[in-house]
Amino acid sequence: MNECSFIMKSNQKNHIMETALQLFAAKGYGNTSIAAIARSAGVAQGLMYNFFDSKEALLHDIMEQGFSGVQATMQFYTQSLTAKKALVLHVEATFAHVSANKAFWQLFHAIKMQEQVQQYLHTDYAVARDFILKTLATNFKKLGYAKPNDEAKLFFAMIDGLVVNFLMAPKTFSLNNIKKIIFQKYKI
Amino acid sequence: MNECSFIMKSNQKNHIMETALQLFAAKGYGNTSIAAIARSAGVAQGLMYNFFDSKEALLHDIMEQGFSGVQATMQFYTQSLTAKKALVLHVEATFAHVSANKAFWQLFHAIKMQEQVQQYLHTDYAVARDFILKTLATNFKKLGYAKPNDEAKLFFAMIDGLVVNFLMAPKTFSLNNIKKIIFQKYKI
Amino acid sequence: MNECSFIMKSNQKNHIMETALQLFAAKGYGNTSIAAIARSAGVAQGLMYNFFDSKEALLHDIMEQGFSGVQATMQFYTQSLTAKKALVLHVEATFAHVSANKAFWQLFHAIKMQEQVQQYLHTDYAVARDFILKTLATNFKKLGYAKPNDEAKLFFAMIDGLVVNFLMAPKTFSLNNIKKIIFQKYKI
Amino acid sequence: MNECSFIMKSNQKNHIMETALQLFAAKGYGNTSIAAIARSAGVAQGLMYNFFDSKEALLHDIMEQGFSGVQATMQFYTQSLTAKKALVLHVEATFAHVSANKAFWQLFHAIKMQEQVQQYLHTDYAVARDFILKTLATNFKKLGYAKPNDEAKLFFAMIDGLVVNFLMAPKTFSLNNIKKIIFQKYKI
DNA sequence: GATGAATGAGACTTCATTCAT
DNA sequence: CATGAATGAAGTCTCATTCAT
Repeated sequence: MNECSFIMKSNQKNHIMETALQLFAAKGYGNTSIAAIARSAGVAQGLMYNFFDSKEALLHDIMEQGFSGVQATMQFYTQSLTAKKALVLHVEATFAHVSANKAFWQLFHAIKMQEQVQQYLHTDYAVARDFILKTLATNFKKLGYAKPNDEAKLFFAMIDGLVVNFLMAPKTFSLNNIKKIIFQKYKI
Repeated sequence: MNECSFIMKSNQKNHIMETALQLFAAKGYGNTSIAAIARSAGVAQGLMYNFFDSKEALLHDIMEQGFSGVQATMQFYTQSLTAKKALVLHVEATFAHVSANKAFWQLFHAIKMQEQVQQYLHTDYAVARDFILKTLATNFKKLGYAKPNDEAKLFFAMIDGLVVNFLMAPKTFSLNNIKKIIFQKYKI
Repeated sequence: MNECSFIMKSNQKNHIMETALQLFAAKGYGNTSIAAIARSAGVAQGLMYNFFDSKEALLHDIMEQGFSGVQATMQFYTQSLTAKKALVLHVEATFAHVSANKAFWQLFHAIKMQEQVQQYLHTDYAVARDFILKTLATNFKKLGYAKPNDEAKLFFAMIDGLVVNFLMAPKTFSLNNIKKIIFQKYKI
Repeated sequence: MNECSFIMKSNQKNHIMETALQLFAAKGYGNTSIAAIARSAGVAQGLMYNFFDSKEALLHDIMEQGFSGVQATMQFYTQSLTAKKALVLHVEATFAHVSANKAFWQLFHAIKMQEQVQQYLHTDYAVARDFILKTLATNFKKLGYAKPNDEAKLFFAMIDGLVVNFLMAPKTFSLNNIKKIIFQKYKI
């Protein structure tokens, strides 16, 4: 902790958040104690409260950072593309992001249905979700689908379901194989 | 406890399970205390342990009962039907069951990703899941799909995703509208 | 419970006491619940309180009955004997009683040092103990020992210690072998 | 906690153990709650678990520390002594240790017959007991006794019984008086 | 007498959070 | 900034005891 104190200091918050994310994803938010996070991150328990007001705030920050990553990713495939390319890129980007951030998405899908946590969702997730749904609907409209809004919801839910099934058994659930079927089905 | 003591007596275990299910679904398993369940059910805390060995056993019983209901439902649409009819009925039955048992499915989808609880899933859910996947694959094969197994996985994940999206916002997410789109898309 | 209800009724209290004694001795008083005793005795939990005011009263009754047995035994060898014969008989009778009532003595020696339980001792045990000490002292006086009271205490403690060591490992601790050494040592 | 914070800090674990020992000895292990120990020691209940994993672990630590004291004492009188001196020193050292550590021995003799706790005994006590028995037997053999092993068992049990009788009534039971009788009896 | 469902106090333990150092 | 000892509320579970039947 001496040699790299400079790096540590500037990244300590991120280090703690990353550690916490791994533990939350692996053992669940409720089953992960502040003590365990501090131990795993190699810092004192009390230090946690210099960065985060509470355990809940830590979760909030993790989710916020995660969703900001999602939004950054989304900006690549939402600008000036054909509808088909946009849909393809949405699937590709989503699957790539999930594969690269399993812990984050595992945590998200584990807590997303808990009433108490819906505050985080309303702030960040809901925005992203609505944006995706609107974009999908626009593209389905361009492609001449009769009910673009419902098509968007279906498409979104399908991707959601695939992601969850993948996260529950990453070894046996091949997103790539299924991706092809989607593209065939939607002729994209 | 006087007026309805007769009904209470014979159904008290079910009454507690139902109460617990509602609370688990609304607030989450980890955020619902035995005290809260007992209070909400109108019984003493200690009595809970006359019916269930532990809080975890209570959850287990709830899940088991729920899955037995699912299995009972499944038997209607798996016997001697055309492939198309079977797929239609699978969707209809699933959506109907979810709509009629929102709390159960909310609880299930809230805990299904929690490592610690996967024992229940491996016992009951995995069996049901495998059965559904196999049935779906059989039907897709009959319909001439190139990769029936992947089609089954996609179909299953899609229904899963729809259910979850519905459960998160039952007021604004119409399963019926989307059901029609699915039927058109699969020509069933 | 029909055919032998008459016998049961008159002996039910004894049956419960015997069952409780076995459990108390085997698992400890504190680790034995009323529920366990009732189950093991084949009666309802509530019935226990028709015979005993409380768990503590049950223990009290068990100890009282046990000590009354001790007193009955003592009367055989305290009347009109030579000092030597009396000492021999005391040892023989004690060892015989312990061997025949292991559970009782195990329970007694397990709880005898607990402040809270000394009430039972003061009532029944203390009487028996004082009586034995006095008798032993009388006999040692007859035999010409210099300090008969201290000799009595030593003798009593020695027997006590032998009994406890025997109860802790009845298989490997032979009271008979050691009995002979005592007789030689005291020339009785 | 202000005036003696320095002393407290370094010895708090010992302070808690000492407090617990006193309460365990006086009221019994089962009748002493963690809350009572914490209150009596002047610390918060939760702090107990910073030092001891459980109530049982606390008992274990107390017993272990006690036995380490016993072993330290034993080493004084087991090295290169005549048989007579060794026996005398064994008695003297035992009585001295018991007189100086009444609470520890009271606790030990209170729990030694409880099946559930025999794990501690098998680890530490059984070793000490076997060592003492072997040493005693060796000494009795040197002194020409016919059955040194049984003599050792008898001697050990006698000392045991005396200790227990002393602990049950330290005011009226004089170990010193009886010690002399033992020495005369064994001509040591 | 007999039952066993029901009670509620109290036990052990965990853990988010604070604070003196 | 950093530490980690200390706190205390809250959770799960046990069990002696009561009472309606």
